[in-house]
Amino acid sequence: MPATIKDVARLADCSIKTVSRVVNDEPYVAEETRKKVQAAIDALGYAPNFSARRLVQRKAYMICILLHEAGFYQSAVLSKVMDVGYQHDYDILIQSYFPSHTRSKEKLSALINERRVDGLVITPPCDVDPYLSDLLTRSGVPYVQITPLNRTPDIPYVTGDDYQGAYLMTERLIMLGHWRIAFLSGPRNHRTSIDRLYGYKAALEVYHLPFAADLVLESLYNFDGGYNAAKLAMELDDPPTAIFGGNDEAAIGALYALREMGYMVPTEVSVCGFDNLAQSNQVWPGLSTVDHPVEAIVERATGMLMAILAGEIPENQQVVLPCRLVMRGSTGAPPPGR
Amino acid sequence: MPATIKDVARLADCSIKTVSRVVNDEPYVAEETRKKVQAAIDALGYAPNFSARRLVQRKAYMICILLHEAGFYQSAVLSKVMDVGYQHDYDILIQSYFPSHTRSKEKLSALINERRVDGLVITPPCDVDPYLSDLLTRSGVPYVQITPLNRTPDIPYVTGDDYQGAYLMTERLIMLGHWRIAFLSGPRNHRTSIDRLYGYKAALEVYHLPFAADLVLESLYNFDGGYNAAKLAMELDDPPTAIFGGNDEAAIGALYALREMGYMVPTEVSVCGFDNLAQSNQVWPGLSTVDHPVEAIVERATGMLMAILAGEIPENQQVVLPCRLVMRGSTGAPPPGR
DNA sequence: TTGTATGCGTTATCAG
DNA sequence: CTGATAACGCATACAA
Repeated sequence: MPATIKDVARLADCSIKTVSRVVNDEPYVAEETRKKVQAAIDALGYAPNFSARRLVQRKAYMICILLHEAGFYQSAVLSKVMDVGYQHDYDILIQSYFPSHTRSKEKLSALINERRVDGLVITPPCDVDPYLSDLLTRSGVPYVQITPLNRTPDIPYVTGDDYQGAYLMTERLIMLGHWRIAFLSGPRNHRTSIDRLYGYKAALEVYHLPFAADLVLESLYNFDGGYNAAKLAMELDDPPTAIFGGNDEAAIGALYALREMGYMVPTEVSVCGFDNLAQSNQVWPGLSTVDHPVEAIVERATGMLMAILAGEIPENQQVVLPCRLVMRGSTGAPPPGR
Repeated sequence: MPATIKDVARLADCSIKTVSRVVNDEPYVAEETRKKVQAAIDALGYAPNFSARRLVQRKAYMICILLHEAGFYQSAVLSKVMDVGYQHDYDILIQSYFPSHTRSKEKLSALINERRVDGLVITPPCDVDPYLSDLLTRSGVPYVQITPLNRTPDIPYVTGDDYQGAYLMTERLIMLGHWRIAFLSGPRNHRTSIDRLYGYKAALEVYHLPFAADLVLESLYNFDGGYNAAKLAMELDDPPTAIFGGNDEAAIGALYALREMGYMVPTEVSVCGFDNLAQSNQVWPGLSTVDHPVEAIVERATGMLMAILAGEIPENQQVVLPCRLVMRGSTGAPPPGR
């Protein structure tokens, strides 16, 4: 049985309140008393019971990070979230959430209603679930979205500048000499996906290149989708000289498809992606991509959540961070004849 | 202010004990009373305060999963842990742990001493840190290791059969006609790494192939290590016709290096790995590998922890699960001349 | 079948 | 500076 505050008080011959003061570094305690108490604490190996503290302070000292499934992106998010949890005195609870999964809903609403967490960080694609946002706003728990698929006024979020990133990359491809550039798109009802598509379109327009609808292919933003889309693209009458994957996973699928079809990258076809996942650098010949600053996003988002939990009201609750190009071996000039 | 058990009792016109009975599905409560209480609960939107319950029951209802860093492997682990956590009524806390990092140690010992978690799941390479194991055993918190780098008697763990997996793969390579097989090894002081090396050696021996020390190269079990090791291997006077990466990351690095050097895989050189990470299937031409059953391991381990927490004593606390081959495009017969 | 009283280990109040 | 005492919200013997 671990020692309690009473045991310490008895040993140090003082009241429990005094012990409490020492433990919490409160002022108004004589240096001598403090030493005496500290000695008792050490002797007994005392550590405060967190549940008791939580109860009386009506705080869980815990934030929840909501994940849909474990993937490459999620793992990047997690590594940073853990870092941030260190710095503040919050523990981090992970919870999976699958929309339209009854048990999942129950679990989450229990989590919130039973006040087991003080706030949440929402990762995509959880933000698009209406049940969830309803639950969240109704309960009044503070939360911040990371890279939301859709943005909502009044809801704090931190994300990357999808439009700008896609514009930059498209522009770069154009500079390299490409004018038939395929774009592997994601879900049409997601802001993130739409923004990237618009960035692509905008660059074409600025450089007076025609927009061809058949060069925009649905990829679902995953490996298989990118694989299939790339195959379709190359079977067009006038195939593209460059394939811009709306995200890295799709681009890596495209790379695989091209390899399978016997195309050389980048000499025959250029490929690039978006996100800068760790694996994009481990796939031959190195995927050129747009760096989506996950780490910075997570850091900013959790920081914002902490601030809100501390009662502050951040002046800017809707943050969009710039993206930057990361050019590697998968892009180059189009073949001479084109 | 959320409703408490008292509010419900008042509204339902009964004692708090009766409410408690209804909430916890205890017997001995008249059907009529139950309905009345349930109605009050719904009306008030009552949910029990978890901190209070934790305090009085002296249980945290929480398990901690300890990670060193977030990667592909970790994210697979997490996803399964979340699944299992669902089924039992435990919340899952993630905590990063970096050996020899003071703050990290403090954080973790506070977590344990303040009884914020009932048990832990330890992932590699955390298990090799002496401070950690000391802390753990001294505090008496139950824990289970996943794929420990080193095994310790009396400490519950679940892992894959590294020796058997490596044996199987080496045997397969031999069957394909290879006899100069390089092995990319990992840290020499880790059981997992040693077992894989031994499995490789054993297969060579059984099939009467000479063991060549220069074909065992240190890879650190990561991409860069595999990359460098593969380059060294191919610069040998008598280069290998197959490279067996001790894990997938190293194998993927090797694949990249070979590609860079202009070797064709698998026609000139075969490559295979160990782990069956998700990305091993996304890299051209598909990495042949040994499936390390992460999901099953995690499921078994978490289940074991739950059982221990429930007071049971699993008869078998040291579980080794079999591995199986997953052959893909990166392996084939050696070139005719060899 | 139901209710009462007590305690879990803290922090917070307010008087010394 | 210090300490007695009251919450916090729930579970749990023990009665009724």
